[in-house]
Amino acid sequence: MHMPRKQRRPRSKLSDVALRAGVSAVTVSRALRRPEMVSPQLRERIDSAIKDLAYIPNRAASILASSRSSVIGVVVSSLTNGVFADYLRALHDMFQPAGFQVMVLNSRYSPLEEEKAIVTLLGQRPEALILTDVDQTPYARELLEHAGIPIIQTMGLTDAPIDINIGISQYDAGSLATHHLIELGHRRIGILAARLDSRTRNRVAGYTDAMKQKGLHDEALLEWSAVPSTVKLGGELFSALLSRCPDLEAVFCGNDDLALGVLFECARRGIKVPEQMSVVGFNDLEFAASSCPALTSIAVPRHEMGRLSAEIVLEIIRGSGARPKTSRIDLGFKLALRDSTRMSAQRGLKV
Amino acid sequence: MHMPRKQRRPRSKLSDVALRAGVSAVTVSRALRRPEMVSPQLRERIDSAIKDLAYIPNRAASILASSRSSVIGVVVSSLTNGVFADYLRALHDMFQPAGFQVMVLNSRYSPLEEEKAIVTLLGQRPEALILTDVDQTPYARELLEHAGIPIIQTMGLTDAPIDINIGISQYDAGSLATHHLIELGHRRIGILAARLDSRTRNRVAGYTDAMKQKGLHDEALLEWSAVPSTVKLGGELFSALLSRCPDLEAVFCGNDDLALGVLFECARRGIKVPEQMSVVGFNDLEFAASSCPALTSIAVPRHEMGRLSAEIVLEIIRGSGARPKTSRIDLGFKLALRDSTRMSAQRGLKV
DNA sequence: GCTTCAATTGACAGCGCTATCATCATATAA
DNA sequence: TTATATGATGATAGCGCTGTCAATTGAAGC
Repeated sequence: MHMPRKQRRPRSKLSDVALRAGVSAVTVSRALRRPEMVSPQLRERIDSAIKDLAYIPNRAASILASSRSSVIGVVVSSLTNGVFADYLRALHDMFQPAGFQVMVLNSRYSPLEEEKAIVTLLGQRPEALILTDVDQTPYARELLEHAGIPIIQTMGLTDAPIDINIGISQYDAGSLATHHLIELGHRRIGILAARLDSRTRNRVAGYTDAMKQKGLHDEALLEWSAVPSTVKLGGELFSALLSRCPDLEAVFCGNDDLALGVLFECARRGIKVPEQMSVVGFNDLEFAASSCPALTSIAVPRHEMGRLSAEIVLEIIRGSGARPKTSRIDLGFKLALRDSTRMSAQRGLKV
Repeated sequence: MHMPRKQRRPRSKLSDVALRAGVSAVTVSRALRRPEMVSPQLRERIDSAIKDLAYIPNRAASILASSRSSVIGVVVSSLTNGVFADYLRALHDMFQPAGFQVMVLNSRYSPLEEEKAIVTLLGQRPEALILTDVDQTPYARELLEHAGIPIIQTMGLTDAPIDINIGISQYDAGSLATHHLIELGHRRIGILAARLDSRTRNRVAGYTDAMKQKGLHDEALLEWSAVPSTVKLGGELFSALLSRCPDLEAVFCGNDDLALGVLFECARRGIKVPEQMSVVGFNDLEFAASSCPALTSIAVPRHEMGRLSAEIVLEIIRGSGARPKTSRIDLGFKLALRDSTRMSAQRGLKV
């Protein structure tokens, strides 16, 4: 037998509503799921019984009985990062109206926490799973392959997607940012990175290869930290880099928060941006366009990424498994050219 | 009968694992929930069967059978706002280790969306519900009162908490910020606000009353917008305010994002902060301390708020309903005094 | 009048798991 | 040796809901 847990009053259930409305439980269920199948007057009676009893259906029972959860599981690497907030908004905007509930867990950039999150989400029997990363643990990968639901890996690109991969080449983006600075005539171009997750590593690799290609590579120009990225950290990393490389002409920042920290640190030190220092951010967050000077950044189509992820998932779930032709979709990115970068011609920073 | 939905392979269940391990289903369940009650060798056999079958327990079935979900429902007003991100982090840090799963829904500052979110969460039969607001719709309030679980309302304070209320007086905070500026000798003190939700309204009320009290009130000094707050909006509101009140000496911003926009707009216009313009933010987000100039702001104990919310919830759930003496806890706030505000003595801004 | 059909409503089983109690070994005490 | 305690495992009965199909009703068709 089941021992009811101490509670003021046991929550009312379907049969309670049915009793009060003078119908059978099935009819109440139907009035809730497909109202058009129940006569109007009955529907009304049932609705008022529901209100009277403050009835709320038990999701667990419903999921168990119907084996459909209407849950879309999402694992994001961070909740603090503006990129993910925007991406999540796009997902919500697509899934909510379609009757799906988006369930978000945070992996904090840790593959192990991601694995735990995946297990938790799979336990909910979601209709689809969306991951904001492409590098899963082997066990997570195996679980996902057996899950029998659409799996979307986003943000980055991978050659071996589990199911569907929608993203951009972080490597190419890092490369583009670096080439932009090189083309401006800069030679001593530093890079700032926080928390070397796979995406950041790829950006750094793009930078490194671009520098090597032009014979400009110097290990001293890389400054990074294991700590999560903050505006404060941006200033600190920049200071450290500058004291090691006083001839620094430009910095490529792993994200816009770090870049903002650099802008402030420059202001504090009286270093003029872009006259004495070019600064490039990454992600093109909202503030990048309205900072002073406005920040040159890599614009990532995170909204489109979210929209497309949702669209594809919905198509697979509803349409009888009509999958996109390619399982790897490259959405590309743009350089948002603003005032924080400039030709090195008229420069004159000497420590 | 139940028609299994098309799926590559039906997900394996408890009985499959039991079969493979040569034990009964109950034993497998036990090995999962209370491993110490199962002999080591059996546990091992079961574990390997679980791995082999990539078995993941069905949460819905578990919740239904045990009537405990281990879910803590949280409704936040925004995911983009740094305050909530920090608050959520504190909640996660407390609940995760205790074996609870935090489920977050976003109300986007809309009471109606909040109501929907509350219904959705109550459907999960959560162990507790945490709301980052104090003004619920009447229907939501009724549902919550009948829910029979701990309900925490946070961020703001209310005289009629549903259950437990942990927050700060937004009114007093607005008042403090304003008095700070008045004490610095400023008389033409503007206020910028985005999206007048209940919290912001209270802050504005605190400002208004403080100004009236000193005979400084002027409606022209309030600039607001219904649009969500962004850095860009901060600059725009400031510009609008300045063109209406060219004699403006100081601004109190509804939050730090707006304040950041003001700092940038000032830089763009060559207005020196704090020499020609004092700026106060709200929330004391991470960047406030490292901006240039560093931003004076109202420091809200959002981490402590999260920690305490979780602590109280856990105590009620575990300890047999030992509720705190008071149902309304005022955590207070501080003025984080930095470089963006200064005595008006040496001022000299003339348009 | 009687069949035929659609529109409503109801009966029943079962989704996958866990709480409870019974059962069965094994160890300890008498 | 037998009684008793202890620990490990199994049998059973639901948790609250929905899929299926049967039953009922009234209207339409012959």
